[in-house]
Amino acid sequence: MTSANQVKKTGNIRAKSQMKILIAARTEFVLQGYRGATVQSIADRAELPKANILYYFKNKDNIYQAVLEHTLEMWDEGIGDIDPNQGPKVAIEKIIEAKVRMSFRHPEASKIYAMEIIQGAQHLKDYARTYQRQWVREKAKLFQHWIDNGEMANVDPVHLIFLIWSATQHYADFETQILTIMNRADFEEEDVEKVIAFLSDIILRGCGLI
Amino acid sequence: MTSANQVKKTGNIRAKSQMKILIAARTEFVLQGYRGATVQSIADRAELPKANILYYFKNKDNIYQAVLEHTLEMWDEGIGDIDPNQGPKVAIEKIIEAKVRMSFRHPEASKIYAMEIIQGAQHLKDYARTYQRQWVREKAKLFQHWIDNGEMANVDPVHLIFLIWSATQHYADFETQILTIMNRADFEEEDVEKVIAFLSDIILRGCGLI
DNA sequence: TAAGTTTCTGACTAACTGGTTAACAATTAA
DNA sequence: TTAATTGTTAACCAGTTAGTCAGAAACTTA
Repeated sequence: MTSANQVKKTGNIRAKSQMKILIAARTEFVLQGYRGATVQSIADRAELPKANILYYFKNKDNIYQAVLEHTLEMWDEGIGDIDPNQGPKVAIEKIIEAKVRMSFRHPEASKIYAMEIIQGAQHLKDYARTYQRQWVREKAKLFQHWIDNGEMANVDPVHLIFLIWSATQHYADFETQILTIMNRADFEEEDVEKVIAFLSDIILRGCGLI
Repeated sequence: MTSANQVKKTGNIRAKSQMKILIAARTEFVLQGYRGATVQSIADRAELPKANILYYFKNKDNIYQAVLEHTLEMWDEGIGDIDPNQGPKVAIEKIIEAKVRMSFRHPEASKIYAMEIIQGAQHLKDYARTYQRQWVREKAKLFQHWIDNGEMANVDPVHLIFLIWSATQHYADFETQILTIMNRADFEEEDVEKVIAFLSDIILRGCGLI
């Protein structure tokens, strides 16, 4: 009975192994899909025997569930929140910057999330229905307030959020395509800054904020 | 020896069965992924015995390949081309409209394409490297020309194309999420028009064209 | 040290999967 | 009609996969 708040040596080895497995599993799930990622392939990538994987997670579905949760936690932490007092320009800039940095730093997190949604979001219907819908409503309300105050152009706030999400996540999810088209092997730090500048520029101007 | 340009009754039954299989397969591949979609599940959806599926396509990989090709053909037809003489405003409007309509009409096509790219585009590396890179270069050149002529704001043309792609495809790939957030069961015709208007408006203004 | 607990692992199995085959049915062509 | 081609299908098989299990090893605690 290793409860969550007990921190013992045994707890550490458990947590460490689980994290190692989660990271290996995430990569496998992204590369091969849920069914294509076998427990054996996850084990190989984590450099552990297969039976060990199933000692820490009772089955494959459990691993996937844990990977998803781990991804969502990371996501929420990375985005932070908006200060209503800072006005629309800074708010949009901050969201764009945070999301672009996340996309370039953790493309796999974005990818596994994207695949889950594309396939119908069977494992996180609740997440979208409760937490995410709430988040969008709050932010949309804020934008609407700024619009009513004449602080930005009259654009649909919900679709504006979709636009920011799609444009920023694109660099993670479609990195293969983007790199190929740009004839590059990898992204560099200056690409990140360029994308932030580009998207901020065009979206802010699109919202009448420049 | 049923050659492609021969149109016989036997050719018709073949083409009909193959199309039925392709449509069933596309849905299965989207819902379950490549590995998760079994030949049996495709057969069930197509309402044909499994052996019949493997009579028309010699193996599973072949089916997937055919689904991808069918998708890309549809895509290319749907986008059409830009007339360089029409100026940046009409050009961007037309691309946005075409892509948004495609996304709402054929979300599965967009989804299967997205999944393929996310997973590393193993089956269409060549497509991106040749055809798509060419397309982007051509269009980027056109935009750059308009920028140099002072006909639109100085935004990076390649990233502009990425922005348009991501923003429009988002409505197909993430339809589940979007519907949930908007608390809707399905999209309606007026949603399509609203998205076209929204994206045109914000992106055109972002490009200094309004 | 001894007992108890956690970690580790090879070997096994039941279920499933892609693909084959062989026989049969329907259609077409001569 | 007859022969050939095309379409249809059940039954089968070899390989793979998730998950089990029993026992060994390592570590913790008293």
